[in-house]
Amino acid sequence: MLSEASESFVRHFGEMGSRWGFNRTVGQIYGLLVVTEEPLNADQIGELLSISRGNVSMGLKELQSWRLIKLHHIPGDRKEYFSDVGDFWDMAKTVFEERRKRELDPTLSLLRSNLLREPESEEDVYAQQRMNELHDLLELLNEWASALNTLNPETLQSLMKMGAGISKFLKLKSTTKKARRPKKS
Amino acid sequence: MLSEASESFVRHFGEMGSRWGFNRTVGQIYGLLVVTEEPLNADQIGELLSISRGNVSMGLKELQSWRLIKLHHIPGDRKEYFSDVGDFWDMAKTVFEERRKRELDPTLSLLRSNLLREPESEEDVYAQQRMNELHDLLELLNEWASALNTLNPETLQSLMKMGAGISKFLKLKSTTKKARRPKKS
DNA sequence: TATGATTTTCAGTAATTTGTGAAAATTCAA
DNA sequence: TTGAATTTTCACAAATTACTGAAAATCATA
Repeated sequence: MLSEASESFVRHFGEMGSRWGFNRTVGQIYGLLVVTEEPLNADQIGELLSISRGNVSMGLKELQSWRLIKLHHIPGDRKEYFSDVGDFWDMAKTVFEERRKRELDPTLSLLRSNLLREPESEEDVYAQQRMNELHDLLELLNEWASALNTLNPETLQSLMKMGAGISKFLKLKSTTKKARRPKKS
Repeated sequence: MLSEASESFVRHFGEMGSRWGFNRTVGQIYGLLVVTEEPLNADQIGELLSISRGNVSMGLKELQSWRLIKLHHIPGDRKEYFSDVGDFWDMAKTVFEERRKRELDPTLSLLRSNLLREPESEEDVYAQQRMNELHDLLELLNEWASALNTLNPETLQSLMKMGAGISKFLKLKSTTKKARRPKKS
């Protein structure tokens, strides 16, 4: 039985699930594991969330594919127990990286192959220009995203704590660059 | 009539649409406007994509709510013509900001209200700890995201071009900080 | 390797989301 | 104003996605 607060948290995760890239059940299961200290088995999860055994199994599989949950074994018990990975930083990085793969990579590869074609008409030339622009942007975003993922939580956190300050720093940096080689382009 | 390359680009945007937070039609309309130089009216869009007039109207409304397209008027023509905003940097920032709002804000506000409750049990104490942790992380991400959005494309681009280099810079920065006030925490 | 416990799969169904098209609302020129 | 051109709305239909539950597969141990 869940407390009122946990209950609303779990329900919310279910509703947000689709916005984060998975379905209601998956969101609820994850939310449940987040607020529950002890690992739970599939029956307990199904019971607490009132969902079918099969659905729990699929949800757990999905969460494992996102690497958001861990599997435990309890001595003398054949059931499998699950808990969340614990560190929200890891969780956020994982979700971020997974979404980068799903949302950027396919488009990048489509653009690459489209850019190899010979333009067939005037309009095609324009279309290719745009695809080229988009390709460059996505490639940049991709690099940036991977760079973020190599940072450890503390570094990332300290960077984030700089907050709006980063803007100032960057303006400085780019000004410096320009000053050093003003005729470059 | 669309060229082969544009056609596949538009179809791809339709398929990716749902991953980016909107539906197939909306993705296709946006893709079409991206590769088409001249603004198009609703009839032309429906024609080119073989979708109903009503659906075009809804899609355009949605794209306007994301601020991804512009409205034009052609003298002597009562129809409304649409084009994409042109700059992919603007587009990416807009999508990013819109998604931040939809994906982070609701959770933050739920967490805030849940953290005001009095824990009712031992388990509740644990649940609140976790919600608190998550709250702090999301708040940080939120700040970071807003900071990004204040940057202009050039600055952001130069930051991105630093690529993996940023990691090194940050490690340096945090080391410096620690060295300066080692007993702080 | 046989058995019971447990998990996974998947066909069928339910729920949700998306798309259609005709009717209603709006807009603008005369 | 009127009415034709245009856009928007929305009830219904189609398509997609999620869920159930029973059967099949897997697993552990005796």
